[in-house]
Amino acid sequence: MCGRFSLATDQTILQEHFEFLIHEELEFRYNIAPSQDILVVGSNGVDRVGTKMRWGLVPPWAKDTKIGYKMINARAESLDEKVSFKRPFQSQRCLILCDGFYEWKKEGNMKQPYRFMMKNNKPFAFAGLWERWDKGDKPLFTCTIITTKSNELLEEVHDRMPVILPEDKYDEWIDRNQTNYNDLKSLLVPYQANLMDCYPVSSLVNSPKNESKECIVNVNSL
DNA sequence: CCAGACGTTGTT
DNA sequence: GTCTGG
DNA sequence: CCAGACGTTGTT
DNA sequence: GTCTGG
Repeated sequence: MCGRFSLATDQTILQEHFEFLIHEELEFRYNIAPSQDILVVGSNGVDRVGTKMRWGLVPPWAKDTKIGYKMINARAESLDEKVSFKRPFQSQRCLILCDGFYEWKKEGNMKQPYRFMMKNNKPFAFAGLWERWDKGDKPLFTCTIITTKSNELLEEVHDRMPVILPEDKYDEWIDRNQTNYNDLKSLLVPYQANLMDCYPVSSLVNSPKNESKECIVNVNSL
């Protein structure tokens, strides 16, 4: 699954890679946790546009936002069946930008965190969905990360992994005119394991309070 | 029709 | 709001 | 995901 | 154990 990640890449590099417009300042994040604002890229019909949204999807009918804590991931296999995800899947798809994500592996009594990233160290995109909630003082935009079964690399740690989209699928995924949902679902597959890598990191990352660069350091190389 | 749920993961 | 279950 | 809280009343 | 908060 995916419950923690990083985005500590220069904004200029992100904009070169993802080619999106944005009207906000981005900051380096080493330990992003659910309920926090994350960088989402969608389409306005012409351009790709980046905005920040709260991680943890809150459906429009929810009385309060607590439900968002449980909606940080959405299973790819059942997107079009689940009431809360069906509409977002049909019309509110987005990219969620990232440059590494954390998974915890049980090793005896210990839980060892690992960071997964691309071998080429480039930023990448999770397949995501967003939603708008209007029962508060002002509109609240929230989002979720889609998961699928793990590839050979992730399998060592978990049986689920976030869906990572290849560059050449970005536009199809966020295209509001794409209504071939079978085609869209065919994008939601495990990412090629041989393009990815991982390494153990400090248990500093366990606490969302720790937001230092140490979170992304390979403890084997210390 | 109305009532009640609406979610994922991991662990037992 | 919308879907499933009864 | 992990960490940390988990409660009410009445009095100061 | 289960929920909320980050």
